[in-house]
Amino acid sequence: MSRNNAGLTEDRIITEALRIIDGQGLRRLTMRRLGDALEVEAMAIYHHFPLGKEQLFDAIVAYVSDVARWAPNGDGDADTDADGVADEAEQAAPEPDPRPWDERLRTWAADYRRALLTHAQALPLFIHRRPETEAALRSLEVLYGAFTEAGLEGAEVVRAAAALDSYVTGSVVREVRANGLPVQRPAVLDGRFPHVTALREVQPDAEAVFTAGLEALLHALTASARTV
Amino acid sequence: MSRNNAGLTEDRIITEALRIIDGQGLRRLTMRRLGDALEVEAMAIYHHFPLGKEQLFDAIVAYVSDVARWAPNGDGDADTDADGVADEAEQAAPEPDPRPWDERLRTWAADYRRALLTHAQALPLFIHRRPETEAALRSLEVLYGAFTEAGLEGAEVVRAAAALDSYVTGSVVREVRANGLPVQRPAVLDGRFPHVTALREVQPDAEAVFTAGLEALLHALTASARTV
DNA sequence: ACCTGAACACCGTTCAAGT
DNA sequence: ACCTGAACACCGTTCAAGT
Repeated sequence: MSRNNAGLTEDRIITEALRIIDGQGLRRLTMRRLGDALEVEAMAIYHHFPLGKEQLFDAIVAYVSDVARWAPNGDGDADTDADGVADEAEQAAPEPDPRPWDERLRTWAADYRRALLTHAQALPLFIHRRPETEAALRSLEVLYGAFTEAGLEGAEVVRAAAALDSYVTGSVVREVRANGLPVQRPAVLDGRFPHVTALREVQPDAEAVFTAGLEALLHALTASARTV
Repeated sequence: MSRNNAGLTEDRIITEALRIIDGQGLRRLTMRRLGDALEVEAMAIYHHFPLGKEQLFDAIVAYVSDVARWAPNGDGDADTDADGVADEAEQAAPEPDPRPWDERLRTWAADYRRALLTHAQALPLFIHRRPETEAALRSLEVLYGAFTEAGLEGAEVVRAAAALDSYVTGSVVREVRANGLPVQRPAVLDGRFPHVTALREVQPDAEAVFTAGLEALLHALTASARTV
C-alpha cells in the first residue's frame, strides 16, 4: 500500500470518530488519535475536513441526528451526507406513512431517543449545533405532518413539535445524568427533605419513565383539537 | 501586594470562570486564561481545585444548578458551596412554601430555565455531571412535595418529576440550538417537506412555546389524580 | 488529489521551590 | 497554607513537500 490514497472518506472518519467517542469519551477524541485509528497521519483528516475539528464535530452531529439511521429497520443508506442532493429531481413527497399520527410520533420519539442514547458521549456536541440537513427536515416534516393530522393548526403545530422535541432531548440528558456517578461530595439526606427521603427507594425503569411522560405529553398537546 | 495570598477563593474562581465561559465560550476557558483573569499564575488554581479542570467544571455545574440563586428574588447566599454543611444542626424542614403546588412548580421551572439560559455556554458541562448538592436536593424536594400534594403517589411522583425536569432541560437545549446559526450547508426546502414549507414563517415566541408546553405537561401529569 | 513530516503556538498538569 | 516558575507530554493547526 502506497503512502497516499489511503481510502479516507468522510464517512469512515465520522464512523471511526464515533467509535473513539463511544469507547473512550469525547475528550479523548484527538486528531492524532483519530489518525492512528484510521492508520493515517492526523493531518490527512484536514483534507476531508478543511475547517478542522469543529467541522468534524458538525458532521458527527448531523450523522447522529439522522433518526432514520437508528430505527430498528432503518435504511441507513439515506442520502444524507455532505452532498445530500437528490440524485434525480425527485422533488415529490415520498410514500406517506400509512399509520395513524400518534403512532408515527411514538416511533419518531423512540428512534430519536435511541439515536441520542447510542452516542450519549457525543451529546455535549449537540447543544450548540443545529444541523439543517435533509434528515433534519425529514424529522420536522414527520412532526408537523402528524400534529396537523391530529387537528392542530399553525402555531399550535410548531409549539407541539417543539414540546415533543424538548421532551425527548431532555429525557435523554436526564437519563444519561442519572446513570452517571454523582459529582462532588453528596449532601446528606436529612429532615429538611422529607419527600425525597420517603421516595428514596423508588427508582422506576428508565424506559417506563420515558413512555409515561411521552404519553402524557402527547395527550395534552392534542387535547385542544379533541375538545373542539 | 506580596506574591502569595492573592485572596483566591473557590467562589471567585468559579465566578470568573463563568464570566469567561459566558463571554468567550467554553473552549476559551483555559487554566492559563483563568489565571490571568484572576491576576494569578494558572497553577495557583490547583491549590483550590487539586483535581484540576474537571473538578472546576463539577463546581461550575453545581454552582449554576443552585436554582435559588437565579430566582428573581433569590437569596443567593444559600450555603451551597463545597463545605455545604448546615452551620447548626438545623435538620428541621424550613418554612414551607404556602403557595399551591402548581404555582410552586411553575416558579421552579421558570427559575431553573433562567439559570440554564443565563449560562447557556456552560450547558455541555451539564450532560455528564450530576451534582448531589444540597441545592439539588432542595430542587427535588420541591418537585416531589408539589406532585405529592397534587395527589400523585410513589412512582407516579418520581415519574412526574422526571418528566418536568426533562421538559425544562430539553426546552433550554432546543432554545439554544434554535438561536444558533445552522451548521453545515442547509438543505433546500422542496416538495418533499410540505408541512415544513407551509409553517416556515410561523416562529412563535420562545417564552410562549415554553409556557404552552409546560402547562400542557403539568395538566397531563396530574390528570390521573384529578379523575380519581 | 491525497497524504506526509516538521514546525508553531498553545494546553493541562507535575513538581520543586519560594514566602 | 498559598502561590510561583520551569518543565513535560500533549494538543490543533499551518505549511511546504512528496507522490
